[in-house]
Amino acid sequence: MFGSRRLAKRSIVGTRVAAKWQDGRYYAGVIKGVYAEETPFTDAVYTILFEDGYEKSTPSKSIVGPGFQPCSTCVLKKGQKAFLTLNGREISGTVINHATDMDEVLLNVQLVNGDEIDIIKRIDEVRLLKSRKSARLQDQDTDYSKMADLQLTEARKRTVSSGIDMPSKSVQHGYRTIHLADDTDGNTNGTVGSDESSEDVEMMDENIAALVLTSLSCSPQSPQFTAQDFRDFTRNGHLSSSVASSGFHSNQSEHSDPSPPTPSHLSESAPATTSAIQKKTMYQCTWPGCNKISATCEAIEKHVRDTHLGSDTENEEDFYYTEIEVNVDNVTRGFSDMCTSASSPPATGSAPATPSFVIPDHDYQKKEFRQVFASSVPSTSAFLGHTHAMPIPIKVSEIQRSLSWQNTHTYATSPSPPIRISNRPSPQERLQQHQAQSPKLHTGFPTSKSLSIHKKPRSEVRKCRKVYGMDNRDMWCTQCKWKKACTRFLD
DNA sequence: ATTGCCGGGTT
DNA sequence: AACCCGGCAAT
Repeated sequence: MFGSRRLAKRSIVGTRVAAKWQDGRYYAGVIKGVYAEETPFTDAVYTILFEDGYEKSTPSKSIVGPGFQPCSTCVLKKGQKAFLTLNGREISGTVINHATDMDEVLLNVQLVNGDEIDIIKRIDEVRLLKSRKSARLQDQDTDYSKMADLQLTEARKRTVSSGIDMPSKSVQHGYRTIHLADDTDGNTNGTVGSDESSEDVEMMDENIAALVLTSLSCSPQSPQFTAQDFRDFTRNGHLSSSVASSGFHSNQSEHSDPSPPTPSHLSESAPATTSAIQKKTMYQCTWPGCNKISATCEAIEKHVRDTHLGSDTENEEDFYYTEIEVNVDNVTRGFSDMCTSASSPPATGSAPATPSFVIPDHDYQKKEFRQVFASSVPSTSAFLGHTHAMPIPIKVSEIQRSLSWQNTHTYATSPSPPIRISNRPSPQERLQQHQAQSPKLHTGFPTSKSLSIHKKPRSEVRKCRKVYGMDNRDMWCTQCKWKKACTRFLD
């Protein structure tokens, strides 16, 4: 059942799963221990510690999660709590009906704005466990308020109006059924109920429609919705105030009978407001010769990763894009162009309007860039010229320190954001060489490292040791140095 | 044999 | 924590 390599050594204990309770519904919990080993005749039985503290021994076939049953094989009972991705953000819902013959799960979900709607989903679009973020996003969602504050402190022409509802969803007030065929998240791989692996995707990059959708209805809770996005939208004005969302859980009533375990759910309530601002922050690729602009940092990261770096460079794409601010007008007009110009610079003309402020990133996930950058720091902004972009690194926490020797860029001290000329390290080249053979696995969004189940074949894996070689051990990420799981080339 | 990295040390 | 490393599993 645990077909993955190395699982032998990995304890299954602690695995997040959803386990069937006696009411026939699945509830989130973790494997606490092996209650009975698997035999040729019987399934293994595990002790599940449910999130509310209940424990129960459960046969593996009643467990959904990584290494266990896929959610797609489940028959969901009415009242089952489930999670799904809607317009790029995860929301929780309650199963109203599961028509297995038609592969339709009818769920009642609550939108950010509080509206309840019914949605039909395929079973493989539904998860029984709340997704987790990828590690790099993990520490970001904690602090929206802070970031919002920061926005305010930044105090720009952003008049946050008080009460314009989100246009799209406000149309949907009430209680109705919609069939959301596309989810834009491509969440289709079978490991439902596991974690972020299927979630961790950009989805808005390539088309404006998605952008609009998102700006209308997203809130920074989904795994895809990063802090950047939040800023993005705050600034943009589509989404401004309290996005009080429980990254974890504050459980609450469902409209079904509550059963023994009271698992956690999302509770979401975030009246979104709109303001009449025409500024919009976009993200522009700073790779030499490329000026692609995307609406979200996810998107631009994906672009950088896919186009310039390689499919699985986890961190380094951060340094190849920059935040720019544009007029919304311009955005909508010229956006389609920008989105598709992956490599042809838009040149001077269609450039968005004056970029202005920039927000420093708060402690981002730790990265290992000292050596990478030490090896080359050209620092020019020549290729940025056309867009009037004020190039800044989006994520600089670590680098700021390690690159302080580099005087070609200047850091403003707080509260001003660090502004710096982008530099263009060259290890990419080597990276590119090294990964030339690694096909992109963009099929199922294999972003997560948490699921050891679908790892790349070893031949495709890039690790510091492989990339930099034994003699450049000092260029390895710390984890590699310590013989721990590589953090630079997550797979 | 080499590589990735878990698990469990020590500082 | 940060760091180190024996040893297992995959290749």
